[in-house]
Amino acid sequence: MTTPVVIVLNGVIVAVTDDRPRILTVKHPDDSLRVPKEADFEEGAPPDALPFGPLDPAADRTLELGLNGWVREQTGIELGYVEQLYSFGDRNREPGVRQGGPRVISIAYLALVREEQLSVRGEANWRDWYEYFPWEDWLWRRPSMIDEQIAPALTRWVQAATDTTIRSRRQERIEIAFGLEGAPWDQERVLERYELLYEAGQVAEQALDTIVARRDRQESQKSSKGSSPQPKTSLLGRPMALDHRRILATALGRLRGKIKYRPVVFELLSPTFTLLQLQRVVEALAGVRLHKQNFRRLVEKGGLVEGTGQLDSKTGGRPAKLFCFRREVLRERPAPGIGLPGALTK
Amino acid sequence: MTTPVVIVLNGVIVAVTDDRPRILTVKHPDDSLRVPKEADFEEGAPPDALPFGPLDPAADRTLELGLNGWVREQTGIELGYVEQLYSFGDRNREPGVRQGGPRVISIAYLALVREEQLSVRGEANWRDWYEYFPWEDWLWRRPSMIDEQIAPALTRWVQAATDTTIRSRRQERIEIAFGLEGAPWDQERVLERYELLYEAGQVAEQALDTIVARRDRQESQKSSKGSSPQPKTSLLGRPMALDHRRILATALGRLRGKIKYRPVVFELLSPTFTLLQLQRVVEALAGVRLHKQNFRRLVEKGGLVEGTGQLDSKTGGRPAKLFCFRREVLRERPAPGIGLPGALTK
DNA sequence: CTTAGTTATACTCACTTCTAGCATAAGAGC
DNA sequence: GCTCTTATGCTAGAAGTGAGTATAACTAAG
Repeated sequence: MTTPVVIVLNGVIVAVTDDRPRILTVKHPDDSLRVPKEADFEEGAPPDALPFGPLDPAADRTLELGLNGWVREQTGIELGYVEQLYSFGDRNREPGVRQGGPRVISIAYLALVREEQLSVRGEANWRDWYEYFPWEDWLWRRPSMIDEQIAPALTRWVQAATDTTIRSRRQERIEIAFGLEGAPWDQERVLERYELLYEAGQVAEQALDTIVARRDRQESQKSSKGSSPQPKTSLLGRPMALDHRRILATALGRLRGKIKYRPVVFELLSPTFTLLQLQRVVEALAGVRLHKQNFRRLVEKGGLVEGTGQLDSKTGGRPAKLFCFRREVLRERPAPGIGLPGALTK
Repeated sequence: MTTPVVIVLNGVIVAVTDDRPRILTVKHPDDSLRVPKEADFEEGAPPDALPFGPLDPAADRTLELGLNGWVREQTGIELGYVEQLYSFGDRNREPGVRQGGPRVISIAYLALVREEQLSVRGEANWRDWYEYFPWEDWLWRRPSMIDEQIAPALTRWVQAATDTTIRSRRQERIEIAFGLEGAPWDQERVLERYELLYEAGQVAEQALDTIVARRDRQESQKSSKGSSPQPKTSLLGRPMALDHRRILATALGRLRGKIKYRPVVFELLSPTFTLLQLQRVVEALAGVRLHKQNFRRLVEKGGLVEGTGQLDSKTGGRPAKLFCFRREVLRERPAPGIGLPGALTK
């Protein structure tokens, strides 16, 4: 008996509208993967999922062509910027799948589209990225949830470890990831934060996995990993199907890192824009407010943009100059990105 | 007829010895993939390959465990730091494979090991990374090969395009990737450079692919991609099997980027080291010489290392203080890496 | 035991780049 | 004209970088 392998392509399709980052989601269509009622997890409704499609190993010449193909079919969107994110292949990453079924390897891609393309066909929805990761949204202020719910829960999790080595290891991890005890907040550590919450039993997916694992009872359930599932009310952020929220966290972290050294933001903007529009998009992705004057100096002096000579008078105050991406910067600077000037230091 | 999928795990296993970066290679064992004689490519000898092993979809619980497993079996090496690199899945990435065979998806990993572990079992060899990419080695000086062979060949390739849009696109690409016409050299663009050389027919693998493609004659061969294969003498760098040199280029680029914002170098060093040893390892990876005084200032003031109080008197001159990695820096700084202070500016 | 060679380490100075502001400009609505 | 809003210009001080000079501590040759 040989276990067959199936390749699934997942797309994290990102846009920014109304100064919020959005991702394209679908309702998970496969009934066999529907969340069991007992998970206390959206009461049996099909959860949000990232759009995905199978790789046709015979027809799709490259992985990316395969991705473009079914995205076009399912949503009508023509992907512009696409980059491979990560491949996820743990067994049991799809807890609903019966043992003995095929091994599913999912290769995730990050795609950026412009606001104009926002209309979609079918069952797809644009959702605010931060619904899934409310603790990542520092635009307004440092989310109170961090001190009120996350830190206490993680501290309990640290103390639940009896072995002192494990305990101090956990303590270090939560301090670095969530900027506790005076450590700085690193916007890029999105995945680390999600995984800590998962291990500490603070997200719905973990509760679900635990239930399924218990049902399957494949290995003695004494791993020190998870505490017992929490009641629904305390679980953090909007859940997704399978490991899709993990994929999403990977994407957010990658994107937050990438804007600093490659001019990818412009893939999310129309060809001409005001500096404030540009700033808002960067802020939406980074989840942090920036110092306006420094931002504009950085972008202009860095040669990333050039004025078009036109003005935009729909800004409410003084009309703003319109700019466009300055392609020559690619020749001039090794890593042209947009740092985060004046990001909240605390 | 359904096409089965096979997952292969590739490992780019890196160490630094004698101030040179080394990677672990094997001779490609599969005869069906042996390079055809007509390719004028090492005369039918089995080419170097990255160590690899299949994923057992039934047994290997995670991809990384699968990797660790066969690396241990084949080479006796216990991997420490491991990170996923990229998944390669183009059809025909294995030109020797007959049509109708399984679709091979290869998931590549980057692993760093310390010098102590250098002894290996079996057919494996440690090879200098720059044998495969001689144009990436700027340690001694800017390689003359860039001006003498690469630039002329790429210029011919640019001019071979009749369409002016394609031509200027190609021109921009070669300037950015190879720092021609006054553009700066970006150490991280290793993959871009390899792919340009590939497209321009300057590496043996491309010549081979062209031959195989012609033999298979699956699509009308009018793609503007490759010029005709060059005679062996002009081909650049030591070739590898299949697309392994592409994987290697991905790894080098990733590693060069990563040392700047994560303290991964220390995975390549013994627990205590002198600052010059540290500098030599960074230089070996980055392929650039650094300014010694500034380097030490950066690393010390950056809190990346701390003195152990011991001295190393085997340095030849004045004995050097021994340092070790300072773990607390992870808590203190968001992205603790080692910039490239004083990197050759031209 | 003096001298030359080698490596380590301290310190400096000019210069660029951020940070965090203040100040002014140019529109809209009343 | 006044007020509100957004855009844009400018700057003092802090921090970080680049490229050195100077000095210290050892080894090996004579």
